[in-house]
Amino acid sequence: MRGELIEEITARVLDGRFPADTRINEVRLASELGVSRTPLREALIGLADRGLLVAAPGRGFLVAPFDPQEARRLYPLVAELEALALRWTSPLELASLPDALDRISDEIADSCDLPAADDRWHAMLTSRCDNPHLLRLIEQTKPLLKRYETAYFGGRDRAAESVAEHREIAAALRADDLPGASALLVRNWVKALAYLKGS
Amino acid sequence: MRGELIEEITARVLDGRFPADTRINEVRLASELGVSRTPLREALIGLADRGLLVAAPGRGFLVAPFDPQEARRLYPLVAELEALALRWTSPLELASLPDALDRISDEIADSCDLPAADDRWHAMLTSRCDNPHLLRLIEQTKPLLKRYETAYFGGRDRAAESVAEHREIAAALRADDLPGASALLVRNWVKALAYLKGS
DNA sequence: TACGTGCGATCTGTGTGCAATACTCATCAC
DNA sequence: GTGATGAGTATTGCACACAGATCGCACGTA
Repeated sequence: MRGELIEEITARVLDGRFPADTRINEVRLASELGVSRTPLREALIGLADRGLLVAAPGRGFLVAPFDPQEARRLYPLVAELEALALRWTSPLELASLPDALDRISDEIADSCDLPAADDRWHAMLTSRCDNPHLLRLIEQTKPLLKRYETAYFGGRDRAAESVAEHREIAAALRADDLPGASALLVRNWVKALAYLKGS
Repeated sequence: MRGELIEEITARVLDGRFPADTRINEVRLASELGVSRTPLREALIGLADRGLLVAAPGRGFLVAPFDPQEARRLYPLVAELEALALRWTSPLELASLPDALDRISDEIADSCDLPAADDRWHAMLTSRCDNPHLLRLIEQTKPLLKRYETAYFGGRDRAAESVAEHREIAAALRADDLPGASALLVRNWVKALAYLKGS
């Protein structure tokens, strides 16, 4: 049940139903979700560990503050972690990756939900890495970043640009140019950040 | 109180009082620590999030299995994370770092508790990085690694070797050779891993 | 003898209650 | 009018209680 609660609360934080700095009222939220305070608190603690909430001793849990400068820390971090995951993917797995990636890029063109499709592409990119701890760190960090993405992802159409960058990365991988792919990957994230900052 | 419980349980896992694959009996441990099950469970959940325990639905918490291959994943991971922290330390802060590092190296010579002194050196190395999320990931990952360190850190005297490597890293930083320092840092961790594997 | 089955004990997962602390708001002094 | 103070309320943090699930063991059967 913890897992479902974490998912639900994460969703509310990400889509803005729980704005930054909101104090979480445990009894109200518990009754709203139809559970008791005990499992709810356990979920809140998990979210605080991941940084999406902050625990204020004696005052409960707040939604983590919203700080544009934090995004400038998170985007490069996720970029480097993904690049690392790529470096730690075995050559055999790496060989099959570009095709799988481009297949997702093709789907993105048709998709309506761009951010979700983008997520799928990046998930595929790291999926072959055999370092589970690194993958855990990535999974823990991405939700923090996603909050800024959904907050700022407004008018501009970055989708086409992003797909093109993704294809470049896949091409670099196909050419066995891992450093090049890593560099392009970091650029992909940093350019996404640039769109945020402009907003 | 969660924090103290997490510390206490972490200590027990690290020094072997809770061996790998041990099932945690919540009622027994709670009475042993003089607390209720509620805060204890909260601490256990936190430890499971960090990977030191694993949560088995319906069966409670187990101490994470002990797998030498896991060490081969963790050491390079921490190495790369620390190198990243170094890259993301401002030049100004970086300038003052070598002296502070060598001061700790001097202390290590006198110290009896080598592993703790080694920890202090690495903590100093990353302390100036201004990316709190990266630092959080490092802090979360190191305890996992430390379990293997304490388990295998036996006869061989790696201390002198490690201090020498630390001084090399400080020297590289003094020469403004950040890539070199990063490479040495990764080697420092990998050599530590080599000692483990031999045991 | 080996294997499947059923029962009892144990433990986890969740719900509820209570004390301590933090917050709100009205009152009072300056 | 503004800031401090105190009582009342709300909320958290912890302890306890109960239901469901799991595990171990004995028994029965092939």
